[in-house]
This record gives sequence, C-alpha cells and structure tokens, in this order.
Amino acid sequence: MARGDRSALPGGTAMLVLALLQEREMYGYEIIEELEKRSDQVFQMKEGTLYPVLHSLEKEKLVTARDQEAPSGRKRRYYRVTAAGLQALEAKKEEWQVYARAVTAILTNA
Amino acid sequence: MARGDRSALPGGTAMLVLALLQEREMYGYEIIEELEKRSDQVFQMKEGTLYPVLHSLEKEKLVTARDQEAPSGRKRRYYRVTAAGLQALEAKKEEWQVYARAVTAILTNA
DNA sequence: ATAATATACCTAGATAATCTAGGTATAAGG
DNA sequence: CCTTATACCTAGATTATCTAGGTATATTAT
Repeated sequence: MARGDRSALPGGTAMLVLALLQEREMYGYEIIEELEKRSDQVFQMKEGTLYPVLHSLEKEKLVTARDQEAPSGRKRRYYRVTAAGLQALEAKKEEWQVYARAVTAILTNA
Repeated sequence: MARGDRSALPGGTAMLVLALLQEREMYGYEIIEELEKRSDQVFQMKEGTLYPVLHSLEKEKLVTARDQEAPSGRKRRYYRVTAAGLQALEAKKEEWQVYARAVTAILTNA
C-alpha cells in the first residue's frame, strides 16, 4: 500500500514490543505472555517471530539487552527501551492511528 | 502472530475492497482512487497489489465481474460483491475490530 | 526415580502479502 | 505529436511472520 515503513503497521510487532518495554524491562518469554494476557488472548506471538524482532531492535539501538539469572536459576535476557526507542514508538503509534482512522473511514463509508 | 486468516487484518486489502463494493460496483482503477480519496491519501494501493486481489476474490466467488465499455470508449472490468462476499466482509470487519481493540489495549497499557 | 511439561533462548527455511517494475492499449490534453 | 492519464495485466523481488525444528534447565506428575 506504499506507506513507507510497513513495520509500524499492523503486524507491527515492533510497536507492541516497544509499548510493553515502555513500562518496564522485560525478557522475551515474558513479552509473549504479557501480549497474550493484555490482548485477551488475541496476540499469540510466536518465538520465531519475537526473538528476531528483539535482535533487530537491539541492532537499531531501540532497545538494550542484559543477561540476568532468575531466582529459579534460568538465564533470561532483559530488554530495556532506549530514548531512540521511545521516539520510534511515538512515531509508530502515530502511524498506527493514521492507519486505523483510514480503515475506519473506509468501513463506515457511505 | 497466529490468528488464522492474516488476510483479514491490516494490510487487509480484501476487506477494504469488499467494503467499497458493498456500496456499489466499481472497476479496479476506480477502487484505487476511491481508497485514496476516502482515506485522505493514506491508502495508495498499487495496481500490482489490487489486481491480483480482485482475481482471487473472484475465484473465491466473493465478487463477480463483468466487462463494460466506458462512454469514453475504454474497457473497464466492474466488480460486484456477492452474498458470500458480504458475509466474508462481516467476518473480516469483526476480526479487524478484535485486532484494533487488542492493539489499543497494549498501547494504552498501564 | 523418571517422564512430561513449562520455562527460556535461538535459527533456518517456508509461506504469504505487498511492492517493484515492467508490459499493453486507448483517450485526453498541451 | 507527444506526454499524461486511464485501464488492465503479470513475473519476480522483498519482507513479515510462521513452521519447525534445536538446546538447556526447572517444575510437576506419575
């Protein structure tokens, strides 16, 4: 549909991830669970989707990562959103709203 | 994200097309112009996206097509939504709303 | 004890939607 | 006459996501 950055649009995994991290740092597995819970089971993101997204967000410096052991003993990789990440989030949210408004305009047409 | 029919979701070209055809029959080029106009320039669907979608909608019997010459003399192919198409539209709209609500829930989180 | 499930990370290759970039042909406008 | 707009089309590239694996440790059930 030629609207530039498709990654900010539905299917916009990055936007959802950044939105969660805005609140607090989280590790991958936790992100999947939170998305599922907060979306009332609508989002069931696959690991094969999330982990590559996290890696590319890290490469773009929109998040930083650190390893930490859980009390249980399992290793977790926590992600924290950067200032650039917050900026990117705002841009993606705006794009989402433009897109959602446009869809609504078509669906509630004459 | 594993929600079954990805085609009903943003990027859901088929839903937008069916929504327009609900109103009246249209030809391909017209659909592109209408989407652009009604979305306030947000949707700028490419011909390479639309025509294949129209062909697959026709194969699925969600639309029917007929050729008609314009007063200008150019040949146009008009598409009309079928009863099955209207049903599909309702399903896609419902899916869209579930999806949009879920996104909103994440974006307006705690 | 041990088997199964849940947690936690990862990647390679397949699938599917959309775009790019062409092609054809006619009509209208400069 | 030449360019732009209209109007249709398709093949191949791109990209997001999924499938389907793999590894390893912790918890729960049998």
